[in-house]
Amino acid sequence: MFSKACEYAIRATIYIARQSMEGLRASLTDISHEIDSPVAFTSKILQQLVKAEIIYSTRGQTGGFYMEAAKMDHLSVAGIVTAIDGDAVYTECGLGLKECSGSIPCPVHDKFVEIRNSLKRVLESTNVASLAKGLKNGDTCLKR
Amino acid sequence: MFSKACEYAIRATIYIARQSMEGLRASLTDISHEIDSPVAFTSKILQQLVKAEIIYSTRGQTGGFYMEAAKMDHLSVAGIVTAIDGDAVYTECGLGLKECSGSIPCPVHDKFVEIRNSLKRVLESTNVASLAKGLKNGDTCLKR
DNA sequence: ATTTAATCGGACAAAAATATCCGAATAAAT
DNA sequence: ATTTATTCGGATATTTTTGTCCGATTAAAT
Ligand code: SF4
Ligand code: SF4
Repeated sequence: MFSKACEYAIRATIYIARQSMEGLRASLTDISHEIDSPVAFTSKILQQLVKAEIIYSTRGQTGGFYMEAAKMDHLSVAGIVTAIDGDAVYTECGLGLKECSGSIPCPVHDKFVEIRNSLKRVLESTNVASLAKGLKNGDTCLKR
Repeated sequence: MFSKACEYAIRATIYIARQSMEGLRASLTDISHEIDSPVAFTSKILQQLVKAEIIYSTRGQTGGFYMEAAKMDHLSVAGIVTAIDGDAVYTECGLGLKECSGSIPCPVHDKFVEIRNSLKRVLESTNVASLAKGLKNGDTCLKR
């Protein structure tokens, strides 16, 4: 469904959001440990998220990653996915054909339009703040 | 969503089904040309489909790939996907966590169960025969 | 029997995704 | 000023996926 990079990005963002809710910054090692991901690779992904302005960072001692409260409320999972994997999940097709304008679709077109739409709807209607809250309450978990 | 291998497998199977409907065998070069896929790679995938007994093959001159009429009616797209990509699409999770038994799920669990179920339902309810008929009528297309 | 046209199977190659290493830059604490 | 703890950025390595090559095998046609 998603690339590994994107999965890490989603999990990391949720964790950072939780920490930011309590006014804390999350360090790279912290995040990697908490979401059980390779440290150096996670670093690259966090940099992408910073560039996309989904999260923010400060360097130096006591530095780390954090998120604005407003972002948590407005950012959907779809936003993270788009930043890392692009919009292929929503536009890509069941049979991987290019340039199918719909006039002569591939045989599974109608079926997949249905699936893609429900996927998009779900991802867009789920914001990071609500996921972070579930995590904070211990209802949900980011590793194992 | 699916691997390239799986996409080729689905397209190839649909084309082979169409040919078999008219009592014709499809050769490797024929198939590759028709579904616009790399010949040698397609060969490997067809071998996998033969091993999985989704299609059948005969060697030698006038040989090629074909499909039993009964298979077309009973085989779903899901069957092809399972043969090539395994059941990861149905069991795999939004955040790529392993062994999440549901007692303490990841934050997106509920959302993804919904998506996976609709995906599975669609793939299982679509049989190869119906897709091949659309192709035969010119309503659908396997390349470009 | 020989030629011809097809699949099969193993080794190899290229590309993409995933992951690692390390020095530079930054900023707080000492 | 120096040390310490952090992110940043570039180069490199590993693994997986995708793709190629070619000889062996098979079976029909000549
Ligand atoms: S016809 Fe539809 S499902 Fe098929 S490749 Fe095109 S857009 Fe995708
Ligand atoms: S909790 Fe659910 S969605 Fe999350 S990793 Fe586990 S099975 Fe997948």
